[in-house]
Amino acid sequence: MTDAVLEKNNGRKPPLVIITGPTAVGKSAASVLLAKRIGAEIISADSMQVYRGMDIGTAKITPEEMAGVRHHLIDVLEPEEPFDVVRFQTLAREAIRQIIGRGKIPVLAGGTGFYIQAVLYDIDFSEEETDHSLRRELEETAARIGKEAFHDLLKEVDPESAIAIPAGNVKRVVRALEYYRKNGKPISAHNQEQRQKESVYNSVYFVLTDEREKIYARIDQRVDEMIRNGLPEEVAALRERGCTKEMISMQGIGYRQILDWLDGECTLEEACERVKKETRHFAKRQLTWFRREKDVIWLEKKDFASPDALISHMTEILVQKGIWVPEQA
RNA sequence: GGGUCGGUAACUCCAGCGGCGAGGAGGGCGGACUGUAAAUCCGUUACACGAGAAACACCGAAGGUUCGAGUCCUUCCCGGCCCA
Repeated sequence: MTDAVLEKNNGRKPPLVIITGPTAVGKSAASVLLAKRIGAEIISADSMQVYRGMDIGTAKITPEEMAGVRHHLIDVLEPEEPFDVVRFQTLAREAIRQIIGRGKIPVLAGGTGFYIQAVLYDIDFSEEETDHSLRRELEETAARIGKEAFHDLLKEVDPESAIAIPAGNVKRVVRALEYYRKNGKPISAHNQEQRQKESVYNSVYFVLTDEREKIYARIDQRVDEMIRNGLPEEVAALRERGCTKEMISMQGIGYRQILDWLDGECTLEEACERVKKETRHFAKRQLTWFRREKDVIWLEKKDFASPDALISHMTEILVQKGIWVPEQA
């Protein structure tokens, strides 16, 4: 896909605008405003908004809010289906190709940093599809022999990863072992290679943020609204149609906790408090992720008097970068 | 006024048989992350002192018992509940 895109751009790197930030800062609104200004289409970089029927809990953008801007990768899967970075990367690449083919600028907007990274750096996840049987087998082994012993298995084949991944993090130990079994080489070496990569795009990486207290206050308020606006009903419907906690979609914050309530494991108030708390933790993890990313442009909400001022500032940067040329009046 | 239960490292809640320079959980803060990422995991959380057979601080406060007290006793202060 890169080749085709390069051709369209006369050999120059294709443009890509990224808008991200912690949950509830106002990414969606900003991305729509920017998209309208520069004639862009939006690709959602969100691991949960891909699922149909999960609208309230994911704070999914509504058709009205899209304001005529075309959005991609929203409502493309059923909640029963698994989803992961590789699938996202494939779909996002295709969307980018199409958008550029239409002569528009792709805007990758959403809060899943890992997904953004996979697209921006065109990370190679190589090999075949997920081998669920191997993964399950490894998970069972871990459960049987214990975290420490399981971690020792990794130490034998990939000592470097064993140092980097704590024994407690079984999920990542599983993946490291899985990689080794499949490819015969340590994942640490592979990651090392991938880390050297340069972005394949002429990109701008915006991180919209705000003061911590404001973000937290907004989260609390938004969760209350979700409950009022029917999140319990939304989750109940998903549960009725057979969704269980084991599904990736049900790992979403708001869904797990309400599911617990529906199963009688806690009160609605407790579930609600946990949703708020875990969303705050999530926001903090997102910020940690973005701080680590190279070449990001931080946009502090308090530095802008209005949404319009923010968008103008962003477009200025796009012009400087040669991503967007304002039309002559 | 009487009774009763409680006041713990300092943001919150709680553990703590007379050997505690006091533990846990939550929250907060920081970090990791390359096929589950809204996942998963790690660290840290009073001030001062300072690595020494050596001390300041230390469980509401003050006394007492004891070789030794967060732990037992007395009084006081504060809070909850019950009775008047």
